[in-house]
Amino acid sequence: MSHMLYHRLMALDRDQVLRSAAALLTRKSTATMDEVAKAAGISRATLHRHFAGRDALVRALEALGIEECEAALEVARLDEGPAAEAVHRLVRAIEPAAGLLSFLYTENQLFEGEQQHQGWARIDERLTALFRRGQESGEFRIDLTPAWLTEALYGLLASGAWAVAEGRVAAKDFTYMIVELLLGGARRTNA
Amino acid sequence: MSHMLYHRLMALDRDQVLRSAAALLTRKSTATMDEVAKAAGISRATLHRHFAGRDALVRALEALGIEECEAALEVARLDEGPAAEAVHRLVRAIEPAAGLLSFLYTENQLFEGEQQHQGWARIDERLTALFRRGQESGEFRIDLTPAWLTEALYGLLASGAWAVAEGRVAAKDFTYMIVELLLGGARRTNA
DNA sequence: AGCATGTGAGACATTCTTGTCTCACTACAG
DNA sequence: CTGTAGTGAGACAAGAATGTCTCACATGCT
Repeated sequence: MSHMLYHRLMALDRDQVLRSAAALLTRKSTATMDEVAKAAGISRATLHRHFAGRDALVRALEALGIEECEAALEVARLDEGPAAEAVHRLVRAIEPAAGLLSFLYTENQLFEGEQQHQGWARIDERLTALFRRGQESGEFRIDLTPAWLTEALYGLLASGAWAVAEGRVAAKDFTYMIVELLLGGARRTNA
Repeated sequence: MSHMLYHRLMALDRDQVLRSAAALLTRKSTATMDEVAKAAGISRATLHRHFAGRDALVRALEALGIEECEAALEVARLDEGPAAEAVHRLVRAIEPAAGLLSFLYTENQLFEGEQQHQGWARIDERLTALFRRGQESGEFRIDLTPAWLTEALYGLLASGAWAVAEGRVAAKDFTYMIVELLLGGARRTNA
């Protein structure tokens, strides 16, 4: 196996392992390296060849989550059109990654002392900018701060993913439920 | 020390230990028994005399959370007046327990195989009943299911508690932010 | 004083997870 | 065929957390 080919295949393997690890840890956040390996269909030794340890695995998952978030931000074109529609596009684009996001959202609470990944700060900034844009254009109310709306979006994505996984809401309603609640709220508008 | 007095003091101690454990685990969900004991100002041995093990401690915290939730449900008088105001009273009453709720909300994901505490089912039922009542009275929209509204409330309580702990929103705005977002949403009403 | 109770400190074995290493096996390229 | 690379299985030690136990000390009652 040539040098080039080796690296290409390893990268593929690594990504697939990462995906299955994400899927498993989304359901059981305390899964051991052995369980992660078995879920990926490889041995613990091979898992360790891909990721130096559990820490490295979580870091890689974090990088994957940031990557998918930023990809979703690109797809959603947050700067174009009404902010409400941009939020809708965003949630739709981010839905596949919601489970992983949910895992990372709770996992981040463990990185207490250490600084959190710079990528999250950039994503936060782009989200708050979106909500701020909505406020300045008159679409969104100004008494709910952009920072809170961002945090609430994370929370709703997490509970949405959890509710879908538990079967309490249909997967096809995920985006609708979140966007409608975040933007419109539960109160019936008499319009 | 008499028999009666013994039990009374133990109960007091136990409750205080439980409170401090809740406060600690809310911030660091992976704290060890040793850390929990130190945070409570007692030794690990004494902690073990109160709670047979970490499992028993978490169970006791779960019972405490259920207890405080049901107390909040009573205080909020969910059956009286407009459903929207009942939601407001509920969030205000449940605010002190939001941190503990947040901890239990994520911890529950670990009780995968086992059945969850029956108390949560009762609380869920009362919350969905509240949202259903709001729908039937015409206050709430009918396209967001009561089950989802209940789940979303949990999620918003969790992110609210987290955002306050991180200093991203002011503690005094906790109830307002959650209630306004849950009921009114981010979109500005042109009324 | 004498006694009982609760506590803190620490030792100890146990269990679980992790990280490292070795060895045999398979697939594939030359 | 032969060597090389990757893998799986398993052994192994190290570390952390838990659960249990003992012992000395303090407190308060009789």
